[in-house]
Amino acid sequence: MSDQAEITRSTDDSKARLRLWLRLLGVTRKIEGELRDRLRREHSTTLPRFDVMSALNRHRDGLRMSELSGVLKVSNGNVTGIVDRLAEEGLVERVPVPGDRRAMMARLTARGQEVFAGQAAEHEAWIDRFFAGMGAAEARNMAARLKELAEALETKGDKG
Amino acid sequence: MSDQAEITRSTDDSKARLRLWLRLLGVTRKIEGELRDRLRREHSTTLPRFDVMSALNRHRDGLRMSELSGVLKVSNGNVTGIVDRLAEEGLVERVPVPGDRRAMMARLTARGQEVFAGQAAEHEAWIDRFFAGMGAAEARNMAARLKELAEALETKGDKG
DNA sequence: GCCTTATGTTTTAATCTTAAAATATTTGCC
DNA sequence: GGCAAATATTTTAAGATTAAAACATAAGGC
Repeated sequence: MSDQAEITRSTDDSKARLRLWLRLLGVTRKIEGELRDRLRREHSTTLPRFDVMSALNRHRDGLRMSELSGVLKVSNGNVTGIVDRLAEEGLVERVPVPGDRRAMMARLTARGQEVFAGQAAEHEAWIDRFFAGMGAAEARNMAARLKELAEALETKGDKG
Repeated sequence: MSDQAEITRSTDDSKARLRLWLRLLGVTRKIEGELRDRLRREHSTTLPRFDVMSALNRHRDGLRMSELSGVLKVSNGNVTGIVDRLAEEGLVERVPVPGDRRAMMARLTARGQEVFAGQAAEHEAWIDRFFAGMGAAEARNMAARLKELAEALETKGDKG
């Protein structure tokens, strides 16, 4: 392959990757928009609130505030506000961490678990429907490739 | 296949699709976070501002405010504020649309084009690096599947 | 020409989001 | 024990985001 051909190929690959990223972003925004609309209309809640409750539902013993922000990939200060509002409504409670008075665990209340269960069932059905055109094998395959990508991104985080 | 087996398979498929969605969301957030950090540190700008300028860069004649919000999949009011700030800095200008005094076109100024060119070159290099572990054929394949998904979501938008 | 309805944008109020500063506590060193 | 550095959270200020209301103009019926 000539030097020129190498450069050409490389540029084309770069364009292909950029297009993939734009497509990833577009699909994600579209689905997030749909979910937001439906959560608002049918459950009077928001996507960030649902995300927080979902994370806490997967961790029944609760999560520290910093773990919560890590899982959701949002800032620390961000979850403070969302948990504040969920706590005001009695869906989430803050529990002190024994042995570390700086830290707080957030966890779902009994009522929070009930409310979330109703939202989650519908959420799963919506997602199933959005991805209905994609076979299960295809979905598993794409998820596996994205997982590889996520892992590569993690290890690259050091320097970039 | 027994009814029970069908139900089991169907539930597993549903879980696979949900996992794909969570993976899609996770990867997208991770990359967005990286881009935000780099745009802030190296170009003193934000991801929403970059997105607006990028859309305007692809449409040199400008875009109506509503077209801009449609392309970016954000609300109308949202782009008003971002364009306001970009216009204050002389990177974007609002141009009246002949024949429709309600509408406004937003477009990059000459300086906006220069500033964006510098940001875009780096942005493309970052993306290329994030996706480096993925071959070009694989990237094209995934982009094609996501495009199908996006089209299915569009046509479903009617009722959902 | 009017009047209703539709369309394009901005404004408003509330929530979300971030980065950075502030606060509180813990840990390690001496 | 005391003090510096590290860690966990909240607060703050600015920007981003949405849905809904307000505003301005356009289009179509009569």
